[in-house]
Amino acid sequence: MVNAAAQPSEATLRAEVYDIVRQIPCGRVLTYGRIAALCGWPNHARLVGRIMRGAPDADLPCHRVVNASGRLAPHYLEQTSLLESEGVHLTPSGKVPLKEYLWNL
DNA sequence: GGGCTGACGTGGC
DNA sequence: CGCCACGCCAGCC
Repeated sequence: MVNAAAQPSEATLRAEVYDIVRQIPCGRVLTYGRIAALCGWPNHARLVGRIMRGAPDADLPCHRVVNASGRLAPHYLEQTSLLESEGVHLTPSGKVPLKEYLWNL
């Protein structure tokens, strides 16, 4: 289901965002902007980030979501080790080389 | 309604 | 590659 609501909001996007994030393969990553676009709402990367902030990393690989520069999320210190543990090697500056790991649909 | 915030994106330097 | 200014927009006072 895509774009069921007429107006973007954390509530209307959450389910779809979760759905997409759950499908990111191990060893791959997606960006906030790409996820927003896949939901049918460009320019709403920030809203996706907002959703991820309160997301349960329990059954949701939110560590596979980074920004368009490959930068990791602040305040989510486990992200680095989680990525490394599934084969995503970061650059010396701590960023994900999107050229190699971005999940192309 | 108004102003500020921020797990963002893009372009410029 | 890094830093910065701008544009963006829902959420929260």
